[in-house]
Amino acid sequence: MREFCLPSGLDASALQELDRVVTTRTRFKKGATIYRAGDPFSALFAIRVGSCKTAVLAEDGREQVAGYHMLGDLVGLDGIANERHECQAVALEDTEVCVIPFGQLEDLARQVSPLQHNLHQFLSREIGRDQNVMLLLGSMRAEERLASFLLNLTRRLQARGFSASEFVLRMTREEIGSYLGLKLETISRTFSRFHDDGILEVNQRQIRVLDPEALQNLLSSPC
Amino acid sequence: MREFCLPSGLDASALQELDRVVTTRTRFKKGATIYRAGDPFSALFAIRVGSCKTAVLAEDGREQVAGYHMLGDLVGLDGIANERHECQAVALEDTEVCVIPFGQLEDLARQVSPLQHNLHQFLSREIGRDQNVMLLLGSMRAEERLASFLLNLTRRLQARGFSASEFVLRMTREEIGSYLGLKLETISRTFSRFHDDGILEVNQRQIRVLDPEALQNLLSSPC
DNA sequence: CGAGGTGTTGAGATTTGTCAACCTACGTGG
DNA sequence: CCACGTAGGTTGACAAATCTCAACACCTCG
Repeated sequence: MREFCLPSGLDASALQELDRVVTTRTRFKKGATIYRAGDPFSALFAIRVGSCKTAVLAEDGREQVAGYHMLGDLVGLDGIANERHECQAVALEDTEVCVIPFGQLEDLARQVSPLQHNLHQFLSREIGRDQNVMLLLGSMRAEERLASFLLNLTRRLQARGFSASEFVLRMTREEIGSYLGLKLETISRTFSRFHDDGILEVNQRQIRVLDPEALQNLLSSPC
Repeated sequence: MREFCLPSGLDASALQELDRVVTTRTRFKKGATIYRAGDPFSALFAIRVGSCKTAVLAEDGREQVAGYHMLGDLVGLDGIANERHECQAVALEDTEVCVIPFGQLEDLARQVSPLQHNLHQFLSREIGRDQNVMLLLGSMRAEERLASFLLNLTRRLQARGFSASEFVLRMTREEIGSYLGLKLETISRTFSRFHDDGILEVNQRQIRVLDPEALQNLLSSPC
């Protein structure tokens, strides 16, 4: 777990100092809110167990899922800018997070150069991820979006030592739809089509990827 | 200009040190590439004059405009994560940037706490901006997207001391369409509709906002 | 065991995309 | 300095994708 997280590449004494900063862990039940939009920002949260979604709210109240975060991910990064959270984070299952007080993290990052760089990489990686979601939302059709989502998921699960071919979705069709800019019916239909095409085995949220290459082909072909 | 940029809130000696790091300025002609996807990352670019777009490329070559940056904006932030640029940046008009070598910036940020915090805020603000684009792409219809884009533009121009009601678009209809996840014809039609509704005066890229409230209403009403 | 949340599927409506024709403005070169 | 070529912009008609509404099935949790 550590190699994914902020401590990666730190020496023993730096690790010890980081442990002094990260003293609290918090548990959230499935469905519990980790933070709300507008909450004062004071800390980042590193996911130790479980997963969560982040969502931005439109002026008219519509919710747009903006991220799906799992083990080792850092959430709350968008709160730094204005000292308050711009989106909300909700646990998708029973979840445990490390609370990382941001002021103290900045202090420590000034002393520990690798930690500083890790933090910058996390922030930058989040920007890159968001840009890929923009690409998805701005230029892909429904099948491509879902294929891209599933492939991204399998890669991240694999990187964490889980099976890439069999997993349980933690989001409802509606949440996946929101994330992908589609309606839940479209998600459901697209799952069914992938099933009919022999690409997936779909049983509710239990997914088995039978033909990952077919998913990949949906993305790389010009249409 | 300085108050928008990294130096905001720095004392005289820190400013001097920053000036020692930021020694090069580069000019780009309209249409010139500032960096390409895949280029090794070594520096951030702060826009001093002009504007640029950033764009991510899909596996099949499609281009998705992911950002529209102007005076005071920092571009290249997505390159930190993997030491190479994940997107490309192209000047939309004759543009001048400060080149900020990132390694040196990190060094200085460890010594100058306000600079460190400014950098974090820039990174975080970019994340927030991207999330708002996701909201736009994922849940708004064409009119709402263009209204949101125009309002965002007017706010940013105003913050920089330019007129909020009259400005020149630096992007083609096609680029705006890519940014908003729509085709150029849809952008053109939506401009025409806003024109017919008395919300805008549109002459090619010359825009005059006649009724900003109407634009705002397009966003805040539930449908 | 029942209820409510979640998921599937169908039919028809709506939005946006596609293709095509045409117009306009701008810059380049004569 | 003007003319022309070309990139960019507008508009129309039609096609395609996705959404909407509705009915129903399923599954999980108390």
